Parts: sequence; structure tokens; C-alpha cells
Amino acid sequence: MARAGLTGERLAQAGAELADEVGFDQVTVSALARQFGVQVASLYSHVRSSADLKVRIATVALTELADQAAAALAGRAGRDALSALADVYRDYARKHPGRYTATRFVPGSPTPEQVEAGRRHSELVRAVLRGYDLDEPAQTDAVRLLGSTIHGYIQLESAGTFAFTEPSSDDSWPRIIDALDTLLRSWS
Amino acid sequence: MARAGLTGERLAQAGAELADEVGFDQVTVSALARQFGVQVASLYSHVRSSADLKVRIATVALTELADQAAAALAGRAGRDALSALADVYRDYARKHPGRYTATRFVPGSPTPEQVEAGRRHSELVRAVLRGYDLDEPAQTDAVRLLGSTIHGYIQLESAGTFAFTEPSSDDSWPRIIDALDTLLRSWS
DNA sequence: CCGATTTGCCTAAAGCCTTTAGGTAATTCC
DNA sequence: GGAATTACCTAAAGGCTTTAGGCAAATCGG
Repeated sequence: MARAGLTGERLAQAGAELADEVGFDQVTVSALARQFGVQVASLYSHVRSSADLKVRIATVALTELADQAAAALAGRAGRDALSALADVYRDYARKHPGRYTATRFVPGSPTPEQVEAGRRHSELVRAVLRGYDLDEPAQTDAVRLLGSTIHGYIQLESAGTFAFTEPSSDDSWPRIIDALDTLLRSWS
Repeated sequence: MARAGLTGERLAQAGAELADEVGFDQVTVSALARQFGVQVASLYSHVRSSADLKVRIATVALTELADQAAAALAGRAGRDALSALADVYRDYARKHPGRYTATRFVPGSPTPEQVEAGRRHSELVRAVLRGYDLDEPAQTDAVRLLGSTIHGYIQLESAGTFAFTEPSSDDSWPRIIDALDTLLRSWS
């Protein structure tokens, strides 16, 4: 019997792709086993549980996203950096809806990898904020504001909330980024 | 055999309570049947499917939330109204985590009830914006900004994202509302 | 008030997903 | 090349969803 060459890594990667195709919620150990042409029970040597699989997918997505954000931020500052960061998140969510959903999957307590990825993300936002003049604790407030707004917009948009009203969601987006830029510039 | 007196209404209500107790994702037709001391199949005369049950719970939550927001907004304007609205959402999410999660449950296409509830919510935000001086399309942009930020903050907060850093999430919140107030006042 | 209809809840059963236990075959290592 | 490890398998138990078909309780018409 030929072996499929399963590893935790490959399962997480394939799971991420599957999530983009059929939706994160439809990613199951069974579906993944089917894709690999392998019995379901076989996957349990590589992942502890269904939740474990999902956490691994979340970690893949979180890391990928941080990598792309870091690349986009290189050589940019101020409004330019803010806009680039926000666009990376939004584009990623559109291109990889399943992975983006995975991003929000946190079981009871986050794994060390998830904590680390979270730290990386907030570090990237802080990098953007270097272009504005904020000191603690205002800087942390601003990190939270930016994270909330960007994340919230992407989520509402992908839920279709903005789809039935003018102006188009694509038009509002840059104006909202502009507004955030203005706000940061004049943060009391 | 005594009847349990099941109806779609009662199931949605009980489902909402169950969601707050055990988490929205753990709300199943089975669990609900268990609570009513009734066979699982019996519920299928009242709800079309598991997704249908969840949509009903979502509608209960959305409506409740809109009611509370409307009450809180009465007699308030400007920053006062903004803060009151934001607090209603946040308090509701803390008090009813399962229901709040349900709020985001939208199957393929939203039901008329969900569309209506969504309209009510955006109407409430527009009511807050009457205290600021915005005309279209800026007003729609502002509705989206406020919705995104409030919603995003609550979600990140409830995921524990702000739990391990100073200042406390409770301290950031009013400052972020202040920042939004300032931003709306000076919206170009 | 009683028979007929409707309605509410039941049993049965099929299908899919998760997870554990224990076995066999392929690979790796000395 | 034989021993140990590793990869995948079969089997089985338990939970959730959903459909089909049945009996009994409530309701309604005469």
C-alpha cells in the first residue's frame, strides 16, 4: 500500500485550501481524508482532533497574513503605510475567505503559535503608528481602534451587509481609511 | 401523552437562552429537544432545519438588540447618543454572548426578517449621526465606520485579544468612542 | 357531545462526522 | 537483512441531522 505522505504541515496546508473552496466551517477531518484518498482514522495520527486541525489552519493563515503585511509595509510610512496594511487584510480576506475566517478561530485558550502570531500583527500596526505621533497608552488605544475597524469592516462586508446600499463598499473603504488617517493625525 | 407546547417562537427563545449558556455553536436541534424532554424529530415540525433554528435565534437577538438601542437613544444626541448606542451593543454582547454571536449568523441569503432587522440597526446609527453634520454619501460612510468599529471591537475583545495588554479593555473603550466622536465632528 | 380532522409528538432508520483501539504493512536504521 | 518505528487500515461506538410514517391529543362541525 502506497503511503500518502501525511504530516501535520501538509494537512494544515490542504485544510487551508479546502477552507477557501468550501468554507471554513465545512472543513472536517472526514473531508480532508477524502481529499487525500485515505481513511479518516489515519489523520488522527497527525492531528489531535478536529479543533486541533482548525487551529493549525488558523495558524497558517495568521502567519501568511503577517508575512504579506510585513512585505507591504516595507518602505512605507504615514497614510501610505496605513492604507497598504488595511488593503493587505482586505485583499487577503477576499482572496482567501476560508483562511480569513480561520483567523478568528480561537479555542478555549490560544496556542503559543497563535499568541505569537497575534503579537506579530499588533507589532505591524504599531509600525504603522510610528508615522503618527502617539505615546502610550494612546498608542495601544490606536492599535485597538485600527484593528477593530479594519477587522469589523471586512467582516461586515463579507457578510454582505454593505452590498445593497449605495455607495459601493469599494468606494467607502478608501474614505474610511482616510478618516482614520485624519483621526490619527489629530489624536489628542 | 402530555404535549410540551412547542412552537417556532418558543424554540427560538429557548435556543437563545441555550446559546448564552453553552455557546451559539453548541446549540443543536438535539440539545434543544433534550431541554424540552422531547424526541429530536419532534422539533422538525417547528423548524425546517438546524440552520433555520439558528436563523430564528439570530432574529430574536437582532430584534432585542435593536429594541434596547432604540430605548437607549431616546432623548440623547451627539456624543452622548454615540456612547449610549455603543454601550448597548457592548453590554449586550457581554450579557448575552451566545445571542451576540448569533447576530452574525447569516446563511446564504438573509431572510426578510434579518434584512428588516439590519435596516433597523443602520437606521439607529443614522439617528446618532443626526447630531453631527454629515450629508450623503459621507453619512453612509460614517454608518459603516461606526458599525465596523463597534462590532470589530466587541468581537476582538470577546475573543480575548485585548486581555493580556495594558491598558484594560474597559479603559480603551471610552477613549475610542471619544476618538470617533471627534472624528465625526470634523468629518471633511 | 361525539365523530372527523388536524396537529403534536413518537418510533424507526439512514447518513455523516468524530474519536478510540488495535492490527498490518511500509519504511528506516543498525 | 532483521528489528524497530511509523503510516495507514479495519472496526466500532457515539452524536447530530433529517426524512418517513404512525398514534394520540386537541379542536372543530353538526
